[in-house]
Amino acid sequence: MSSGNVKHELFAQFARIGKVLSNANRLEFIEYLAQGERSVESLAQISGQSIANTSQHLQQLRQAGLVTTRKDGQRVYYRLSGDDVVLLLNSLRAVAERHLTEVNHLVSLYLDTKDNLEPVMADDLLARVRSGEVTVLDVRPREEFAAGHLPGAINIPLNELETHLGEFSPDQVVVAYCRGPYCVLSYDAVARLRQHGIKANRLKDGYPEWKIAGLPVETAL
Amino acid sequence: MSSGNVKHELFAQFARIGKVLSNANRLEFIEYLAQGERSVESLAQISGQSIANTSQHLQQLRQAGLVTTRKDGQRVYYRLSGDDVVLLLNSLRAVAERHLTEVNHLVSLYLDTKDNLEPVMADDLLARVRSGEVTVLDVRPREEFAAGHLPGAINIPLNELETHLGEFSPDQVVVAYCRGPYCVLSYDAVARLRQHGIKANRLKDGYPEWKIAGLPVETAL
DNA sequence: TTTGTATTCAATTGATCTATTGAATAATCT
DNA sequence: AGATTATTCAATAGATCAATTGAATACAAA
Repeated sequence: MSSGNVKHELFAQFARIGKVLSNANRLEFIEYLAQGERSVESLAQISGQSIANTSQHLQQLRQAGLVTTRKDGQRVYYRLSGDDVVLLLNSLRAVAERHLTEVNHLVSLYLDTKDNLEPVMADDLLARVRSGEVTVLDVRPREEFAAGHLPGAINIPLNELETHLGEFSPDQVVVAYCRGPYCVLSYDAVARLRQHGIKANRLKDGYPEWKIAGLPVETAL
Repeated sequence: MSSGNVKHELFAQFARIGKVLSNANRLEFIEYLAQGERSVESLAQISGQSIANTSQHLQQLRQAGLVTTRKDGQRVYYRLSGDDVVLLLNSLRAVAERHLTEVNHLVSLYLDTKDNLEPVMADDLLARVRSGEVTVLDVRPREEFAAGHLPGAINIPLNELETHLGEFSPDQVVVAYCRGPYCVLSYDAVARLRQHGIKANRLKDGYPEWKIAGLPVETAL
């Protein structure tokens, strides 16, 4: 094999990974899978895609080596093949954030409101959690919370937050988190909590980043 | 704007970056640009692509924010817009590598030969360079060497290596490097040097990684 | 075995991407 | 000014991709 061919073949292989990252739906699947493993049906439901479509995207992810499968009974469960996939997605985000003004525009338009711009850092939070200063709020769906969450966190899925607002007191300091640095759930949660006079902030990153950093996590039995 | 729309729009922006990484030629351009800025013509020449094609790919890279341009006279020079682009490419490589070794043995066989080449780590090399133990060999084209190289390195482009073999003594220890962790130039160089009885090893990463790590570099006047 | 469920496969349509070609623009040189 | 060079634009054909639909497979429960 000539050197030129090897080089081209290598870049072609790298490009295959890039191709798999070139579709918004697939990136969304990756973010869901970063929370924990999921069945095809479950992914189809949460993403709003058809089953067949979901299956095809997942197979592309598998062929590129980003996910692996496990069969249990009649279900097929997909999961990320390694932490490096989360790191890759975050690297993609970092470049997008820095260079695509549209991203910053979107974020600032809908999400940031400047006050929110003081996200809590992970190691900072850990100390405050241990001293009981703050309430950690996980606004992801129950399924994802069960698969793993921050120690001591309480789980109120975003769409149920309104009915639980009475349970917070104005003295409490709440730190909300969800799936990742750009996950919209925690932005919404912080906004609603503040509307009701509750001191709330966002954790800068989400559960996958916390876990990859080697910080302690809890899982439901 | 609804929360779902924002989310989808954000992923669509991230996917734009992915799309730009989905073509082998563009990845190759990124690797060339990681060595230093280059004109369109120069990139077309080294990549073997047509000028028009090169220009179009570069514009896609620019629209995605991965590169910026500088006009000097009648030439347009392209350069990477930041170190995070190199980190992104390396993150892509890392994921691909894990999968490649499982799937594509042809490529991994040619490159790996891990037992033979056992690459030298960057910080390891720095100490040995300073004590004069090793000769550092840069096998990239002169153009890229001039744009920046490891301190004290000598430049012999790979295709000229044969004619300079006599200048190495069997006592010398040579560490060769080129454009990055998967750059084939240094693999070939080490193989040829060893064929002639010269002790040679590969630097694990290439010049861009060295530079990003904050290690010292030299540039030609 | 029959029935039902979860997932995958196959075929289709419309859209997008790549590479090529030749012309258009812009800056430099004579 | 006219000619030359470097780069970009525009139009094209062939290839690939996304989403839809309906059928096929594999497993489990009745």
